[in-house]
Amino acid sequence: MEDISHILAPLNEPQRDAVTATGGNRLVLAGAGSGKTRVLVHRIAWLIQVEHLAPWSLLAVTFTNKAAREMRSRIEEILQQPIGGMWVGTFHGLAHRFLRAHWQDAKLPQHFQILDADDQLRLVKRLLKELQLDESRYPPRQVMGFINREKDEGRRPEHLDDGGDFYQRKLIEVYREYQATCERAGQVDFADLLLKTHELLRDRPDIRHHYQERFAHILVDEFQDTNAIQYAWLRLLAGDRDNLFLVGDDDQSIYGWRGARVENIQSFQRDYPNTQVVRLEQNYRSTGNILQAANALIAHNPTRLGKNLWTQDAEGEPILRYAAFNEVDEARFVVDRIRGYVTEEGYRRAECAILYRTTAQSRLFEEALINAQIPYRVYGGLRFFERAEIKDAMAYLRLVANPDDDTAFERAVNTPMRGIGPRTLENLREQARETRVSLWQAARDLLASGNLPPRAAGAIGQFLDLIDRHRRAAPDLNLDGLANDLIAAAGLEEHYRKEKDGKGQDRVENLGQLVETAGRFHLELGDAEIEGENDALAAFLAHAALESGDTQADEFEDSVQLMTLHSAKGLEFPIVFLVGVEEGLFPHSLSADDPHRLEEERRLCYVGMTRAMHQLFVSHAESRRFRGSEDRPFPSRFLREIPAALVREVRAGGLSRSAAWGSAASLAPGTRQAGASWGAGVPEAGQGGGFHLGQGVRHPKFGEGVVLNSEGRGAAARIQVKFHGEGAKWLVLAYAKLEPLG
DNA sequence: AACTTCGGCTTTTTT
DNA sequence: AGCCGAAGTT
Repeated sequence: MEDISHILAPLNEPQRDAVTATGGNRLVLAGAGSGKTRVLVHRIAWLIQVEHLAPWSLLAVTFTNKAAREMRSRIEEILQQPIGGMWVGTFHGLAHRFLRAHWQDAKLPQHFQILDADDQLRLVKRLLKELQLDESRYPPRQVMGFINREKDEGRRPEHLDDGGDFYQRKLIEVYREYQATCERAGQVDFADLLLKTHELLRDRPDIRHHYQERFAHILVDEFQDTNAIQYAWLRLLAGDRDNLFLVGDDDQSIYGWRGARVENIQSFQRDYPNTQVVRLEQNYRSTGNILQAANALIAHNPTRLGKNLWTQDAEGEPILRYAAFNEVDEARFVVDRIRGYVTEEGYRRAECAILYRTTAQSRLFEEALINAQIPYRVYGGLRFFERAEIKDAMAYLRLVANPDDDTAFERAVNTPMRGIGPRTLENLREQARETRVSLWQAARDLLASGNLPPRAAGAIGQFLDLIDRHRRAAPDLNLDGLANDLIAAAGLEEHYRKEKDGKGQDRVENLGQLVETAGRFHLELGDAEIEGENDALAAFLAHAALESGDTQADEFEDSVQLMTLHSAKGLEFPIVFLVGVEEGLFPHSLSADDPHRLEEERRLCYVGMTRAMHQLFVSHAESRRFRGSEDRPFPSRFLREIPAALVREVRAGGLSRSAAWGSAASLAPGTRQAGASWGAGVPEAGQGGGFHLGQGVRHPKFGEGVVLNSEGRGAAARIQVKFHGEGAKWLVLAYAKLEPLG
């Protein structure tokens, strides 16, 4: 008998029950901080090391790439070996893998591509125009939402009934046209990945049986976030093997807006009556006070399965509540407190997290942190592959992989401007529409027909040639070589270099980074399941769409963590600041009226609170600048739902406004040590020559101004200065001869 | 065809 | 406040 204590010893009774379960389905209702991931990981270790199952017979699925990475590394850690053939990934990632393997069965071109949300929106807009539907009556975002919602529920256009409603009929028409366009171009959107996978499993018993036999166990994380298709997909994969191991928490369901159905938890128990339910209610994360407060809050939700977390931990500190004067004061308060924890109580910066409802809120805190010279890191927000310049470059790569990619064609054809304007493009579109071919093919046809004005013909000829040339060269090049050549030949770098809005330099740097990323990706590809050179490009494009670059693995500096509540799920921090807890913002005004959405907002608040281990702060501003105008929001109803006995009101103690600013401003320029490092994307203090936000400066040419912003590091460090009469300019610190004033 | 200006609208969250 | 599309100007 081998030693299995490493698997069982760290577990409590119910956790052990779940991990060692035999026969039948398991539903693990795991409260926040109750060791959910641990149970999943140990379950897998149990199956492999005790039941001696082969890794390839296991399937583990999560929702976010982050969670998938975490699970993968923890599995490898406990097994002390690579996960081998185990399928561990997100629903979308696994579906993609499946469709790549079965592209013929799914009636997809071998190099089908993935449409991300931005591509999707552009496509919808284009179709609305083609169908002559007014964007004000058919807001593209809502039309897109309609399409996605239907797909998430597993409905194709032909399943839909307009019920005699004109508007509905039009929506269905757009959906149908949208789908046809995607198919013509060999493109698949996020929802399609799941839907097509489901359809294939449903319609092909042979394939279904193959996978049903292969997977001895199917483990699902965050089951409460599954949508209709994902659930149906799991059922097909499981067949009647009763091999499902689902972990979830109805109180942490926060993705209803993208089709997630908490009800799947109940449906599951109905659909599989032989399911054993395990409840994990002991919390190992938070103090008693934090837990009590969170429990009290979530108790206000009428529709829940019911569960009460408890802890052996001490009560701990009360929750601290701060009523800020305005949003700037709120940020200042938070940063002061963080400074206190770090300098006086020995916390690392990375142990402090600022959680907010909307991404837009991050800026205030970033500014305050920059000002205080505290390194920070923002999660989420604009991801690498979503940046305009990266999408531009990717459009060229996509065309090389598949010239029929209309979305990419539209984007690349006149970026940078090469004289193919709206008029010419309209010509192409019409030709494409009439002959039912891609824009690429239409361009070739039109060019061959000689029916183009000479100027347009020349420009188009060059563009087609550019792509063709690289298509031929691609097989002999590494990804980075291809990307590099393409960016240069397309003139993208030059285009951005000349851009004068101050962002140009950044964009050029990002293009450089894209080439690097491509190179690294190519290297890492070695062990993956890629056959020919051609597939490297396809894999890279898929990677860009599916992971959108949230890795940012570089920044390992100890830094304060900033993120939305959604991206905080699954994480924990000793010190948590839950900010902007105001009516209108949290709960968000778009959700406050609908009871279901309100419940989801409350769950989001619950998620946020339960991230905290030692100390939880909640703050709200009495006045907030929002979209230009001034707002006087009420404190959130959620604050009232936390028992007063657990909360202590704080005033901005100790550090007054002037003291907080003084600490940065009182140092004479130049005397600051380089060791006092700045936040991510901010110049080193030594490099900065002692500039900080709000500081007066003099420039030989532009005169006097005030520092507004800064970004980049080292030689790339730049600051934005508002000059009197001149407006704001971005200046490269290394070159600009700036003189500090005051 | 390219560039400028103006006005409306927006963002809740992510694969 | 900032972004995008529409309309107007060169």
